[in-house]
Amino acid sequence: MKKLKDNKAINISIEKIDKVIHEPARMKIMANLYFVESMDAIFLLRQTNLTWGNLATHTKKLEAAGYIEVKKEFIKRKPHTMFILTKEGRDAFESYTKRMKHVFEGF
Amino acid sequence: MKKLKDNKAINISIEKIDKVIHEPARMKIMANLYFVESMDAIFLLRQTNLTWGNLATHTKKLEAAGYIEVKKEFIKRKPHTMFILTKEGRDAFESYTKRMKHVFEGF
DNA sequence: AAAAGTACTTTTTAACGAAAAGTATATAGT
DNA sequence: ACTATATACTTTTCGTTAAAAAGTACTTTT
Repeated sequence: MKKLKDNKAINISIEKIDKVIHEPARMKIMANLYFVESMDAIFLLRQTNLTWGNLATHTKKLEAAGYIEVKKEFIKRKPHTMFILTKEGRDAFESYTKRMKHVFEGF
Repeated sequence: MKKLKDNKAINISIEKIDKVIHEPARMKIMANLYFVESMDAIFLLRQTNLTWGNLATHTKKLEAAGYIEVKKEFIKRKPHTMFILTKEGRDAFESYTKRMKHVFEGF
């Protein structure tokens, strides 16, 4: 067992953990968009294994937070939804992962 | 920006993330107990900056999951609560941190 | 003896996530 | 032509949860 003084993680303040990204489903969405920048709903659905209902609500939350932009259009007379990572989203995701990396360094 | 194929985190299955530990308040409790093995309520309260109400409910949840043991006794006529990390708790925390480290490696 | 403090637990409230149900349009079969 | 199935979603429902507030029991202080 490690000694208490070695531990950095204990003093991480939970207030600073972005709960919008912390939820695994949304983390997955954000991680995908972080790498690809924009994706349509079908691709994201396959990547995340979420249900349509969950994808809709989680992306709505990310949109409300200003982390993604949702663009709806018709392609060949069919609805088509595009998710685009915003600058704020990119920044938020980066500070989240940075923080998490730091938290788990101690273990 | 990194390329999609480099990304390992995207394919982490969210189902395997232990939600009991994932909640920041409980993660903090678990992290503390992981290093010190057992603590009383007052010490844990100070370490975590939680309210008494939150500490009580979160520890109850950890107890229900079998991750900690809660021992109540009287010391000098006053109630005294001790939290002890169980073997399951230690194992669960270790696999959680291992998983998280792996997830955030890609970023 | 009353007030204030300690160490909590329980209740309430509001938000959340997951699943189910619903919607609108398109295409395919009969 | 028309019914059925499929696609691409959104909205609603429901159970769970976290956070805050309120409550409890006892003790110490004034």
